[in-house]
Amino acid sequence: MRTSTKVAPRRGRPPSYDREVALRAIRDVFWERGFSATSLDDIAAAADMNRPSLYGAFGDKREMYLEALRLFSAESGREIRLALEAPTLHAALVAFPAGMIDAYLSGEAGPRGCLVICTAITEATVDATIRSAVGEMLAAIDAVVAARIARAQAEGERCAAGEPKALARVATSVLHSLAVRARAGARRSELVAIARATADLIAGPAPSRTSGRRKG
Amino acid sequence: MRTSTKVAPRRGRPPSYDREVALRAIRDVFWERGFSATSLDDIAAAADMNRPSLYGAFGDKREMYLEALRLFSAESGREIRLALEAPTLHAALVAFPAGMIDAYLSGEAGPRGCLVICTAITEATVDATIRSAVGEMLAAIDAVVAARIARAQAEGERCAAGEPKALARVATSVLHSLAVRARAGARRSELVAIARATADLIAGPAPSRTSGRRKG
DNA sequence: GGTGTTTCATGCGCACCAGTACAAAAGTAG
DNA sequence: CTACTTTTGTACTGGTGCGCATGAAACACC
Repeated sequence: MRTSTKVAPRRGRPPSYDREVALRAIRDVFWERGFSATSLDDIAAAADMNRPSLYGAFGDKREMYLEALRLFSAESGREIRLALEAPTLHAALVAFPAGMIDAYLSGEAGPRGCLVICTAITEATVDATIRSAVGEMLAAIDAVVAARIARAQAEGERCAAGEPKALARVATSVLHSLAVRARAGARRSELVAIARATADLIAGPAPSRTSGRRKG
Repeated sequence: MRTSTKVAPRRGRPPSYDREVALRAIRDVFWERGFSATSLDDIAAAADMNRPSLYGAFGDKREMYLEALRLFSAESGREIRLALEAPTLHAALVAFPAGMIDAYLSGEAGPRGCLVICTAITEATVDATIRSAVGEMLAAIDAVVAARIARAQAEGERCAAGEPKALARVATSVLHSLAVRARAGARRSELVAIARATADLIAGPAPSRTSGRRKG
């Protein structure tokens, strides 16, 4: 509090791991295999830590998973909010899935989809904490998209009629499906096309395209 | 072939289980807990069979799961095709999610979502057979919905502009999300509202509603 | 250099898990 | 009633899981 908490010369042996780096590695293993199919040996190997260090740093397997979920959610949320700042509603509705599609298709051993939708949802029936965490994460995205749509409507941008909340949930629903489809092996072009079709439905057809037929 | 295969008086001790009933029970356990978190003891208890009988009837755990997937997919497909026969496109687009929402919210210990989307997708990164099975099941639904939309467009029903395939994928994408949201704890009213908003976007606003404003 | 503190590495213990062997049970065929 | 066939129930085995105990190692403080 009073003195500088700057370098904080810890007392004992310094940890050989970087907690943040390790957490990312842990997130990646869970992302790849899901919660139940991931063993502590898998985690230890991925994080390059031994089990006692893992327990000291993160707690048990379930706590590791919850923290990985929070990391994923925080980073995804940042990216989505950024993409939604696109100038037009249509651009925003294309950009925010586009950013996530990159993540959904990433992975050394093939596309992984979304950590929340493709792995946490499986545990949601059994684990109430995970279930409510998933619910809150989905609701958070719903909210920011709804806000963007409400702004577009308020500013007179081209936008389908209807409550922003309902329209936003259609947009985020499609995002959820992109995660599922990516993990099931869909090609990028298909994912992009679906996102685009959704943007067309909500914000009107794309402004600067040769196929830009105004609907009659 | 030649003689009646009717009663087929089997030779040894008759099985004490009904294979179809057991398969449904097995499907339900997998549906509840997912593949990896379900043990053979869980399955044996649910099916009221002992392990040797399970292996004799279904093979190993993975084959049981694949057969449960096929059962789920076949029954869901039947229900979806039936719902799509509704007279108007809008009614069809509301009815086909409505039928699935009932299934997604079913379950003794809370809503379970969709067996394919909420449990099989988790294994898709590791198991190529499951991954391709999921892909085919999603594609099958995409196809029937696309056919329904194409028919509507051909018959001059009110429908958004765009390729039927693309519009259908938006509709099925929302269905996927309904499964996810249900398992995450969303209320029925929310799911229904999302399905309705999607139908409004694709097939125009509901025919008999006061809020029927066309977009400008 | 000695002392205290924190982390590391190995390995243990108990439980669970998937799949199977084996003998008893419950039928049919003669 | 006897021989044969198929299923059932129990128990076993090899393997794996998670979480932790224990001693060695690496640092700060004096």
